[in-house]
Parts: sequence; C-alpha cells; structure tokens
Amino acid sequence: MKGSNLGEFEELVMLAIGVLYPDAYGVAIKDEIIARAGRSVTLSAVHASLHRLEEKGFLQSEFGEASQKRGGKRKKNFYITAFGAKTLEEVKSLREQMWGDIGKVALQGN
Amino acid sequence: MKGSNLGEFEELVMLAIGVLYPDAYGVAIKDEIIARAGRSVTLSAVHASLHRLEEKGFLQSEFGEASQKRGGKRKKNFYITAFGAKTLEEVKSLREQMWGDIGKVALQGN
DNA sequence: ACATAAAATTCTACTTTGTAGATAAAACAC
DNA sequence: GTGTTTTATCTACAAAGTAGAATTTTATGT
Repeated sequence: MKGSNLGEFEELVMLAIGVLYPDAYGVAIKDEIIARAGRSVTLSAVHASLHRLEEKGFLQSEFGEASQKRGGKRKKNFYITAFGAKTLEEVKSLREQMWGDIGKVALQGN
Repeated sequence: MKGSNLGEFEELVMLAIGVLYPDAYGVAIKDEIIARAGRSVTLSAVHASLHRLEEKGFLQSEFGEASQKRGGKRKKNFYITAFGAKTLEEVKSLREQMWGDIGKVALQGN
C-alpha cells in the first residue's frame, strides 16, 4: 500500500536538485551528491531515481536548449513540484521533532 | 556494493529508538512511528528493519526481564551503538547543510 | 557530407529495503 | 494442564537502490 514515500536516495536527489536549481540535470546531480555525501554514485542510479520521482509527482522536467559545448544530448532539467516541496518539508520537520526528543544518553551506546 | 547505508524507514526506526530509550522494543517502536509520522506500520516491518539494523551494527539488543504481571514473550530492547549514532548524525548534518544551500525559489515549483 | 568523439539519457539485470499476513513462542491466569 | 495475552519470527512479495552496457543526440575535424 505505498508508492507515496520518499526513499533515502530519492530524498538526497531532491535536495541536490534544490541546491542546483535551476540547472539540475543527471550529471550535475550525480556530481553534487558525490561531492556532498562522499559516496560513489552512478549516473544510472540518479536517473532511475529521477524517473521514479517524476512518476510520483515530486519532480517535473523539461529538455534544455542545445548547449555550446562539444556535443552530446540535450540536458533534461528537473524541478521540484509544490507537492514535492511539501513532502520534503514534512520529512524534515518530522526528523527535527524526533531529534528534539532524543536524550543525550540515548546516543551514547557502546 | 552496499549494506552500509541507512534506508528511509530504517532511519525512522533508529530515531524512534532514540526517543524511546531505554525502553525501545518492537511494539513501542511501531506505535511511536505511527503516532509521529501518521502512517500505518506493521510490526513485522519494524522487526525486519530492526534485524537488518542490528546486522549492520547500528543497533544492539537484549531481552528484558520477565514478570511484570503481564503475559507474553519477553521484550527485546534495542539500543543505538556508537557507530549507529555516528551514522545518524552524519545524515542529519548532510541534510542540514543541503537545506542551508537551497534557495527559496527552488521550492516554489508549480 | 561523413566519420568520429563527446555528453547525456535509457535499458537490463540484480541486490537491498520496505511491507503485509501468517505462524510460533513465551509468560501469565485459571 | 488449557486458554489468553503479548511479543517475536517466518515466508513471500513489492518498491527502491545500484551497476554496467547500450543507445541517442549533438558537435567538431576533415
């Protein structure tokens, strides 16, 4: 009974899009996540995620103009929808509340 | 090449354990998440997650004492390990940084 | 124009997480 | 013992995460 939830990586992708706005496309998103999270990410992982996020209505996309660079396909730029922003803020708020209710001792495990 | 990452639901479970410390066991965790996130959660979903989190070293567990004049199996109480706490704080910090770099406009999509 | 290289997206296949429902175990009351 | 309550475990499948290969589109050199 789900498909309305935001996976861990999906959330990272959304945040990267927010940071890169309005120039968020596959490669840039991949590089942004690698730089920020310091973890290896493949382009196909990002694209699979982007596709699912768009299907769920969290994102929207449009092809950009042909660039002045060496060659290559047109970039597909992604934007966060109002629904996506709302969802993103909800999970943020939930975590903040929970963190606020966590005592120091709870994190001192061995 | 992974098994060292924290899934979306897994993170929620960890936070709930932090909040409930030192009385975090299956049922209580399930109820805490339902109350906080307002989403339906089954006990088996929580236990599957707990099991995986323990395997990954994020959690530790021990069976509680019996005889609280109650009935039922002994509770299995979960605690966050130092490694788990570190991981939890890392993802928190990463998201905070990204949120800090997101412009207002980026979230005003249609 | 044609061949080649570059930049990007899409496809295919597999692993790990997420989810639900059914089953089993342990403690209590009688 | 039998039955009831509370909890954990098992089985099976769907969704999200991941990697590598293949494909498409655009630009440049000749």
